[in-house]
Amino acid sequence: MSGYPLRQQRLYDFGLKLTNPRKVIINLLKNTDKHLSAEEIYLDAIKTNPSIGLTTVYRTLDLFFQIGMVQKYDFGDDRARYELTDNPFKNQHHHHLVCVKCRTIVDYTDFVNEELELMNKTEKILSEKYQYKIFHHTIHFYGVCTHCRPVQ
Amino acid sequence: MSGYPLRQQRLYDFGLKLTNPRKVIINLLKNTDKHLSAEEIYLDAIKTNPSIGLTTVYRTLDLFFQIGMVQKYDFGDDRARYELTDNPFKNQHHHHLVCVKCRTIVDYTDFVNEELELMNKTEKILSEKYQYKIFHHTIHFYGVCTHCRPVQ
DNA sequence: ACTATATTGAAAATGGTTTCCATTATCAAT
DNA sequence: ATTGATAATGGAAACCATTTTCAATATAGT
Repeated sequence: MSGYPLRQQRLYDFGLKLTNPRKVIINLLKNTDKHLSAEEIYLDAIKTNPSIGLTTVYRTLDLFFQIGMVQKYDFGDDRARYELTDNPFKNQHHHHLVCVKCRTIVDYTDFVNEELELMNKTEKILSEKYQYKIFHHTIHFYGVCTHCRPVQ
Repeated sequence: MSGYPLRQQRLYDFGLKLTNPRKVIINLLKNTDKHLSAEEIYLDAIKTNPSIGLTTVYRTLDLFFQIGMVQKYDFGDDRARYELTDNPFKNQHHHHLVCVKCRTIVDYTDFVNEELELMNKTEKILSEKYQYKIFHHTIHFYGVCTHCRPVQ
């Protein structure tokens, strides 16, 4: 029993200090179901603490990514997007469906168990065959949503 | 019967002109099994025609991507990488296994039929459920290769 | 509170990609 | 083959997400 919330404990476990910018960014990620970019996170963060700099946001996100606390994605719009690894707002395991026009991202969970099973099997074989230590995979579907395709 | 090679025909079909930089870039992509970046393509292209500019390489690759002739990927190393959609050097359908240290990319085809079947099924359901017109998907595995992990 | 040390913020640098624009090449019509 | 309308090109400069630099500040164990 440390008395610390889970995510703050995680910082301690890695010998990291619990600073205000880190708290602010954790809280903000905890309360969104979106895939925010560094700039979006920065603009949200300064509402809570106007002195937070964009540099710190980048550094903090990278740090969280390094310790596995956030996932970092590229959905093809020239900026990284982040989501908390264990987000109470989301289903634990999901993959992504991206509208290449409006950049809306749907977290889908359909067939996710089946997918996961196949991914695990594939991961095992690939690890052995190519001698890779695999730690992560992504599945992205790209398309155009109804809203961006009004006719038909 | 047009008399043109397939890929050149494709340019005509889209009302595009067959210029030297485009020919050079097509040929070079046809003869590699790698996932080249724009700069790598540029450095290769100027061996054939030194007057080709980097700008044109970017424009040409984007054009080819728009008409579906090349695939454009982000493997997390801060630059886009390209491969010909139908490359005689490669298995038609494959997915990617990326070493996050040395950035080697393995095209794997293991379980690709099983994967494809599941992807098609998933794609169908997602299309209907979320009303997306899906045209593309990616599966990336990320890990570290033996070479980058010498001990054990 | 004090101190060693990690962290921060602002400004400048970086680097892949895009834009601008004057020049040049392509190709359909002659 | 030549012409002319138009698309494509190349170089320089701009763009913009991200990183680096460095002096100032905050954190956490004592």
